[in-house]
Amino acid sequence: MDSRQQILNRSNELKEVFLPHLSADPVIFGFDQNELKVLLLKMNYRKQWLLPGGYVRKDEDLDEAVVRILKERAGITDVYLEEFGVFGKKNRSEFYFEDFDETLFHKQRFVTIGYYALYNPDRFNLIADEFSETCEWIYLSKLPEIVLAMDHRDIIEKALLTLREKISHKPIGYNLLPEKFTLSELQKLYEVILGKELNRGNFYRKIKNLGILKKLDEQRKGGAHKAPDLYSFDEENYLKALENGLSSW
Amino acid sequence: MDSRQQILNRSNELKEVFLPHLSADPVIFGFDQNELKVLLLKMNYRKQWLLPGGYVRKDEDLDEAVVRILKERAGITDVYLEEFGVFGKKNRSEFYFEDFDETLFHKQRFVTIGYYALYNPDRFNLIADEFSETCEWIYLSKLPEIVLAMDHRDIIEKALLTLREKISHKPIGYNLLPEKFTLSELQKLYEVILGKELNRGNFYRKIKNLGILKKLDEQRKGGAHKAPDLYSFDEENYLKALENGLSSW
DNA sequence: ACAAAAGTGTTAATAATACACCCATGG
DNA sequence: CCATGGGTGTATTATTAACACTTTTGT
Repeated sequence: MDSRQQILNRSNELKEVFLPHLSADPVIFGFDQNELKVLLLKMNYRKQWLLPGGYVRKDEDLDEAVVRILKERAGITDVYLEEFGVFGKKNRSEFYFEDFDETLFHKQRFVTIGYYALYNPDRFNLIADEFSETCEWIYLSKLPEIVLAMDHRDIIEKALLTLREKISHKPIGYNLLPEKFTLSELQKLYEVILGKELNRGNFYRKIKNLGILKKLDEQRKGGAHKAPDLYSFDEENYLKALENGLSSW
Repeated sequence: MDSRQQILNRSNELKEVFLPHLSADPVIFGFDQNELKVLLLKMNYRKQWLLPGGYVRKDEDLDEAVVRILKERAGITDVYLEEFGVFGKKNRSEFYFEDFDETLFHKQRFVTIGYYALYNPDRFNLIADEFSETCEWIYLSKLPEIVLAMDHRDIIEKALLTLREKISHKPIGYNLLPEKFTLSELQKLYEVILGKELNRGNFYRKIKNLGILKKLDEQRKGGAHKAPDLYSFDEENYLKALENGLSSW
């Protein structure tokens, strides 16, 4: 079955189950190789990259929809999610399905709600769903090279801006780093998100004083130099810090 | 024509013109009597208070819709507007139109986009539209006494929280104060939004150093005491400060 | 005269920033 | 030995906060 036929078949089913005109697009950030990356799908149809978005069932809350979409399209669960913007230009998806007729579910006008999510890529294997050719992490530095569908580039940019503002007030990292990590990995994450270098000594003291880290009895072996200590987040204090907010960075 | 019949008549017209399932609700803040207030309508139907929300035309951007809604329902134009949240619980409006049948446009499930707006109440006369009995500014302190429809109380609360966070990073007041105002009026506004008292001397220096005020060659006459100087915002610097953000308050 | 307003000085506490040094250790 | 990491000291600068005093001026 070609991708065009596949989409046509799905359309009527979608009309039954989902609200028209409304979609949700999660921007899922990961951290790897000292760089931020975003989870994107390449649809069979059109070969453009897309956020792993989806629609809202008539019988579910919007919140529930995003969680479900994330699970269905990327196999992701238990993730920190936050709404960061609404994208409602009337022609934002005008051209994408232009070679279908107006009755296609997908071709409606959609207002989409943007959510950002932080996720540690180590924790799952990427499996593209039936409509997608691949599901891949794309480094932010590679984004300019790929073709993103509709306004998804704008959505990603706004998500990144929101993430940057967020990290100045709330701790981040719980979902972006592996369970065990070193201090310099954490620092790199902050530097990459904030887009500037931080002083190591000051970072060390500040993060320590937050009390959100637990020092483990292990080191990361195998490097060329002294084995760095491993840390993990102290869940309880981390959540407390999320509520109260931090001083600025 | 009673209010029930009025709603029924409107329903089919609405289905033609507007997107289903999607609405926008502006929370319009005003400042008066040293207190914040919110613009609300009391619908003829049901006599509950509502935000002056509306629907999104099939042929307009979401942004345009909010501007139009504000104008149609409250006669407000040229206002600072910002999206602050999406409210999408599946049953959020379940009971409001319960004595109509399912074909009524209004009775659909709606996901609503919340916007907050700041507006100087001096600048217009309130005129309730044809569906509303009254259109009034309600002081925040009076909110607990009135009956708000659906989840509109939650929406207002979230708007207020967002406003409070915003004022710590961006200047506010341009649209909330009359064109000419005194420093103590501005300070009162900040105090009311932040919910705490500020030191006068420090406030004076800080606001001066921001350079967003122009001191006018006038005083406010007529008070019982020394006539306070009048200020207005320096539009250019005000906008600059909006972009760059401030230090915290 | 009084009370509100404008403007300034001062100080203490705290936070942010930048550097520099020490030690430890794996290879 | 040396590069990296861990840990600490310290000086500088800004920012916030609290308070107090002066001067101005409308009624």
